[in-house]
Amino acid sequence: MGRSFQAKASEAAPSKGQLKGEKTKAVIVEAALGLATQIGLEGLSIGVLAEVTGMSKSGVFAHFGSREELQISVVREYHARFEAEVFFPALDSRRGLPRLQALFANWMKRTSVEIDSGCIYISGAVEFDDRPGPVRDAIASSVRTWLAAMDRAVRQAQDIGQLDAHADPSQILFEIHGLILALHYEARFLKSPGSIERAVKGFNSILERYSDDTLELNRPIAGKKSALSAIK
Amino acid sequence: MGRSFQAKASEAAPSKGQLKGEKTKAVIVEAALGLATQIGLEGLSIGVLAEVTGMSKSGVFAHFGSREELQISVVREYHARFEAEVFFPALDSRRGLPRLQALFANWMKRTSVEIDSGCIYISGAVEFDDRPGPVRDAIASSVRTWLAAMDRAVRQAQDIGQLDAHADPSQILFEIHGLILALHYEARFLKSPGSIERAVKGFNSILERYSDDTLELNRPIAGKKSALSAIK
DNA sequence: TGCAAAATAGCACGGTCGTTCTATTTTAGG
DNA sequence: CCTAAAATAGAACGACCGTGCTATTTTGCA
Repeated sequence: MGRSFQAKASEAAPSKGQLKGEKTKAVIVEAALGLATQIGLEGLSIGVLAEVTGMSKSGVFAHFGSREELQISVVREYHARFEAEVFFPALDSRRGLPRLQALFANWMKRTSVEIDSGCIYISGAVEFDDRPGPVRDAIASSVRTWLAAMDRAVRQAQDIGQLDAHADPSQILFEIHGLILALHYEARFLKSPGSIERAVKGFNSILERYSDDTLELNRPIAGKKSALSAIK
Repeated sequence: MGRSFQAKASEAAPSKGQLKGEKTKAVIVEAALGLATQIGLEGLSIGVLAEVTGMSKSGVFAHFGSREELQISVVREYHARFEAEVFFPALDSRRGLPRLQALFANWMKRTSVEIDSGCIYISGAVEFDDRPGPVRDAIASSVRTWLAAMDRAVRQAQDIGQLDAHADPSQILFEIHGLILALHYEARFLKSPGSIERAVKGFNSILERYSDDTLELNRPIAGKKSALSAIK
């Protein structure tokens, strides 16, 4: 199913078998994604979507067959964009710590810098907490794929000796995930200034705490902070 | 307005001027709270609420005058319970670190241990991200009150010398908040086991990292972890 | 016990929702 | 160009929503 987040070339044929319907469907999904990031997947309505796209309700509906299928399409589209904006660019950075830092920085940017664009992985998790079904499955699958990518980066950093090999990657991931969620909460809901800086600082603290002390470069020197390079 | 989270006696007169209407209103709000923690404040519907309480729609409606007022009542009730279950019990612990630890432990328990009872402060933040109005204000006010209580505990720990006085309390709070949010996300949505342990571990790491190194008790000894007491 | 006031019920309204069915228009390929 | 297929529109449905209005029932107090 919808895995990816593995470095391989694009899948969709770019220009050929693109029937008219496919194109308008893409337009609808694009509009739906914009709506969903603001008011949530549950807030999506076919009527509003028809209004926005200038189509009829049934015209919109016909492309999906059900509201649920529309929501799933939106999740898939979000997955693709997340991949394109967060994951792929980070592959330009070297394996290990630099890539982990790039992943986090891109993730952070995606989560908060675009003010009006919330994160479906966060709002969706809340909306579908207690609601089983294919939409929930789609979100969970995407999120797990992404977390697995982060996990890979952590383990590579451990293999190279940039992070303590005895540390539990799940623990590191949990704490990093928490920073992103706090950023989303405090910046987007509470509108507290300085959230981004706090997230960055927290991330650097984590790297420092889990730095491999057996490497001389990383060994702290008499009260000084370790020599790990910080973001920015 | 709805501040509190200050240690003072209860406010509501316990038994006297309780007209019949007040009692049934309490019943309705109780049911609404149960619904809201599961499907969110936006998912609340007067019709369902009437069905659950065995009343008529208009009977339920009359107690609030609007759906919005109902939602606000639910937020207020949640605030009161949060206070009673998380804040007040922690006042039995000594000021400073012990109280901070108690606050976190209670918070954690409230957030995840009761499986079917989600956190309105979290789901509400997502639902009212981009939706101004009195409901959003009520949630934000409650959350800020709670975070202020946590902030007080951190500062007290700093004053006593249990936490580094040079550390930024907002930073400490941000990281702690992140742990709770990650716990909620991973336990409640992803259903990953071990989330509670990870949250506890992360919390202890934070305390350790911000422990006051000028105190001999807290100074780390040659590779050993610091002597800070851990939760549990 | 009687009576005003409070609490609740019943009903209807306008609105939006997802969905279905049937027509009409538009597209793409031989 | 013609035509089958694909895409879109239009109207209607049953259901649920919040809310207002008007009875009716229940409560609490003199």
